[in-house]
Amino acid sequence: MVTVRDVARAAGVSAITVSRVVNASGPVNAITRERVEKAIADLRYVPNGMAKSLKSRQTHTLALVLTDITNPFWTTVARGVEDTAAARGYHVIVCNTDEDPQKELNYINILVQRRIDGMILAPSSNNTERLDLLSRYDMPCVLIDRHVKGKKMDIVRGDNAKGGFALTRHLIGLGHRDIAIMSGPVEVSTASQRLDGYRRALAAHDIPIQPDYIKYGTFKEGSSEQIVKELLAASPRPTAIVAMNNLMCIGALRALRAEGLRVPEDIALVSFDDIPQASSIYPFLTVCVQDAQKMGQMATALLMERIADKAASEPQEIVLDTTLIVRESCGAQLVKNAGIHR
Amino acid sequence: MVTVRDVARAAGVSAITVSRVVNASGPVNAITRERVEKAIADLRYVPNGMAKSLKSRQTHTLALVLTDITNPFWTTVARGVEDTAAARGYHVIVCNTDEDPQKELNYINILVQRRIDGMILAPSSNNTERLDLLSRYDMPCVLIDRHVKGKKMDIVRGDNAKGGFALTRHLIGLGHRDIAIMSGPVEVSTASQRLDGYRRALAAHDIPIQPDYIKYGTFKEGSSEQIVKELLAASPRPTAIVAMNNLMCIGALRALRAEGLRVPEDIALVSFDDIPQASSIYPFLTVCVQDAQKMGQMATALLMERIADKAASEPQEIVLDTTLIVRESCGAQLVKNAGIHR
DNA sequence: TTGTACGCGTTATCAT
DNA sequence: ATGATAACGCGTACAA
Repeated sequence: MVTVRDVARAAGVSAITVSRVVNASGPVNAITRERVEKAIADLRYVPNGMAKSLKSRQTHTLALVLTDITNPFWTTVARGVEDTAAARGYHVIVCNTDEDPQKELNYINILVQRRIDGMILAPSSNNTERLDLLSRYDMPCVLIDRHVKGKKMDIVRGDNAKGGFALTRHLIGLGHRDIAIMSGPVEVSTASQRLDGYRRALAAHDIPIQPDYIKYGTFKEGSSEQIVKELLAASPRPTAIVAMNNLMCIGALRALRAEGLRVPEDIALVSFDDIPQASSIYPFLTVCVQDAQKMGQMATALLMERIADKAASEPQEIVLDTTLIVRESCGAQLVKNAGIHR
Repeated sequence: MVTVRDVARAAGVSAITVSRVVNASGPVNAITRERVEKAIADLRYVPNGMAKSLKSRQTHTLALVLTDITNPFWTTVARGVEDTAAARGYHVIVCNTDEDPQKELNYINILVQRRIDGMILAPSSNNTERLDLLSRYDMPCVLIDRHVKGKKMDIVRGDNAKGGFALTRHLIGLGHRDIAIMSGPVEVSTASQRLDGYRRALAAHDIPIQPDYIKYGTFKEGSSEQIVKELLAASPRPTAIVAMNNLMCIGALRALRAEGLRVPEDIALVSFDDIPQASSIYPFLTVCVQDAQKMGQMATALLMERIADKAASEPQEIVLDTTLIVRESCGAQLVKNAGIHR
């Protein structure tokens, strides 16, 4: 491994002069510079980032800790983060927690050891211990998508309540009154906010809330099967289901089909978050979407601000709007049919 | 920032003793250990990974350099890589090149500076300069999905030729003879191997090869529109199209619809690589799939072998099988209909 | 079982 | 414009 000193020796200068040439961090005589540059080229010197980081206390590395790298929502977020970070010379370590607080904790511990410059975190639990660790180590952290209960922190998230409201109201507008909901884990803020929206929409239309219609899943495809079974057993049977996440929606669609029910002829189904490639070729389900890429970009931008200026100003909460996409082509009128079924 | 020395002072021992406690790297008296552990807890000491790396010359970091983080194929690969790496205590930096050799070069340069332990690379060009850089710096590298022309290197890839053959033969079996192909960039081995499979399938059935039927795109959705236009203008008009990648297939589907053609009633369409979520709810297109997650896992496992044992043994080529998924539900018989159209 | 001295590769400080 | 020295935080080699 060739070091600054090797280059310095070859060029007949001191190490610091080489450093100045490499980083343009000080005045260097043109002739000296040339000699140094030649030595660098000859020896194929590549500066050692670790040593630099040790000295500068900057790793130019961010971490994105997310809960499901399989979900198109998160991969789109990741793309937004990577783009923004790369544009500013930062690298992104992607960590997948699978909604497992233990995995998340492990990651955070190692990331702190690594002295990454900051992290974007989708928390998988409301436990605050690990976050205290972050602040103790002065590691900037921006939450994404989800709050941690009782912790005031920087966060970029979607307008979940509004989205839950919009989806539910859409169904109500189509004539549905027996509307069930597949929510996510109770302790996840995203799930509860969306659920709130659902509740408020029903209340706004004087539709009583049926506890039987409210189910909690895991935000994964697999959790839908059982829920669908339970919902279909409820009486009266719901005529519509609001899936609070894209994967659960896919799971529900499959489960409903397995039960012999057609969507939307026999039962209506709408979802929070889209399935990009799917709806591109099969524009079918009405969905409430968030701009995931923008969410990633904004979280990264905010994080970089915090990194640049650690002076503790007020934690910021950025709420991105959600958009209801009513699939006119086949969705809307078909869903209307479903309304007739009740 | 609290260091080993701070802990040492607090515990009344020397720095190295603390190090031994932390890393279990040497004998420590039980009582001493307890004192040290207490000091560590009191001071909330977290070892500095950078300093450790500088000394040990190991960063426990891998990079995954891929060409399109938007493509479900690559995100699935990423998941395989992340899982495998995490299980062995490694982190993964994900780098997205967008098929841009310049971006790729930038990444590689910075990754070398960072002294990552190894990388998994989907090369975006056949230029060998950057790869020479890697070997000069003794950085283990496993190619994934694609070769670099004229470079013998470790690689994990799918059986592209077989897949291209299978897709084409499938169409021939359905009665098609005027079969067009949307391939990827000429210089990308994946594209040319799949194209070879196509050619061989036609040859095996004595179907002459029509240069008009062979088009090159960018492996992205956007490139399909123009190609579809050109293909539809060919005479005789093809009755079937083989898309050599999932995104191009989606693009083609949309473009065909825009032209007023139904798939598969008016024209058949098959694809290399699946669109997981889409086909889960809309099992429609016949596709040739690779096990992307396994590809990521195997590439990572191979890379770790190389990292552990840098003794230069023969470069290894691992070829994963591909599977043709004929969508019976609606695909097969409908595609048969398409055959009648010719 | 514990400690001392030094080096990993870089750069900041201060001096010339 | 250039350089000597020290320090970043840790672990190895060697001693005790």
